[in-house]
Amino acid sequence: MTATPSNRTDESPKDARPTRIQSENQQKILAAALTLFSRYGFRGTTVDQIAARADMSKANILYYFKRKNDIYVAVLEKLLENWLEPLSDMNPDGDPEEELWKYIKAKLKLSAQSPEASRLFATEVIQGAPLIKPFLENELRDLVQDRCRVLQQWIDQGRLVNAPPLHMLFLIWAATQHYADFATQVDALTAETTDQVFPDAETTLRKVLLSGLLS
Amino acid sequence: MTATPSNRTDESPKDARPTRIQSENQQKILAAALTLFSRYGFRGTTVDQIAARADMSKANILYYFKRKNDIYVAVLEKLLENWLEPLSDMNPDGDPEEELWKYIKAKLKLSAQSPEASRLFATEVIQGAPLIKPFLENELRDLVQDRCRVLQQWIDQGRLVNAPPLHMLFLIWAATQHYADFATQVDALTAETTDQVFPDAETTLRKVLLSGLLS
DNA sequence: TCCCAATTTAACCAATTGGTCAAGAATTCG
DNA sequence: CGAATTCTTGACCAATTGGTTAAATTGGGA
Repeated sequence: MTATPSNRTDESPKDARPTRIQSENQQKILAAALTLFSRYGFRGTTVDQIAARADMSKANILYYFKRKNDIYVAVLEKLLENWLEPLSDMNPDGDPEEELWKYIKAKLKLSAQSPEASRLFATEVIQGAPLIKPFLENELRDLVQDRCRVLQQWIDQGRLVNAPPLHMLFLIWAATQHYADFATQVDALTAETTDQVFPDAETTLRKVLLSGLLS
Repeated sequence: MTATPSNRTDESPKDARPTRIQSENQQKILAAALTLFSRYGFRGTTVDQIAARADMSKANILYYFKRKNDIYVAVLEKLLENWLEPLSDMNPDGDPEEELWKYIKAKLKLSAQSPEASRLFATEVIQGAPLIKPFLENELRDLVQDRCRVLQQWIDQGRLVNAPPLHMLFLIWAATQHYADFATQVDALTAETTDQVFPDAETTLRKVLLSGLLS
């Protein structure tokens, strides 16, 4: 029994600080894996594909991550960090209209800029969140409850329509993530003016969603 | 070269009218497959799993559907029929508020009653719609364009907020399907009162989404 | 009841794929 | 420079899995 924890399925290189090559390669691997996992799912992605896309040998991939599953977990963990961020930014003392609009725009921007991350998250949740359920039930739950109190306060002040705050968040998430998750469908139905999608989306979210929220 | 089309990858039993056993078993297979595909994706589902769930041998499954892919296609085709239905029901001559509300409620009901179908559709689209892209670009596209004209007319009459009709549809789809697709997340964040979810959802959609649409 | 077609399955096969290993190549650092 | 460490990979293995086949069983109509 060694001092280094070797029983868990952790990353391969010893637990010391990562070398230059290590961080570079892990970067490459995670980037390739995000693209592939989001496109083909966990089972639909092979280690060979990741290797090809990261321009390494399969064996080398497995040198940095002992198991395919570890890669998936690492990708997902990295992704979750960004997920919470915009939500925390909402300022309870600010103007509801302004704060909500800032939040909606931030989420929409995330959809536009990190569609792959959004899609991977969606796939994971759709399939029952086998890996991130603890995250949903703890970190996310706590943060959401906190934010719901802010919304409830605005409701009590009559500055927001009187509806369940949690479901207001659902509505905002659904509306914004739709443009990343269902991009294929959006594209199929928009055809001519693809670069007009996000401006139009923003307009709609402001005129319909935001104004709906403000009662 | 026989008279029966045997070059395509079609269902196994001859193309004549299905026998009792045939339709019963195909039914069982498709039901089992829908559950499994929606939960584990195409690659994540094995023919053996489908066989176990349908209570047949693997070889027997492959007797009814020559290839695993054929099962997937069959499940998806069956699913698409229901998809269009509520959209077609919107009556151009009716009251916008009533028509839209009927549509929203129909979609929400679909989410509540066929979450697996919704999730399978979502997964397929998220992964680039490799199989149903033609459907999206043709049947759906035509129908949607038609419906958008109805919405546009209502806008022109000042009975609806002035925003891109297509994106109004996106918003409605996103909001309603969210409850099926992200059920795991919804549950994780609702905890105590699971049976209150859809009533609350309906309230929110009426107060926020519907009223937002009506300007 | 008898016969032919439909149904069912055990046994197999070949391809894919996650993961191992040992040996070679490159880095790092004293 | 030189040796210890890190990095890289070709070759290989075992398990999984989609699909085949041939033979047995069942079902239904004449």
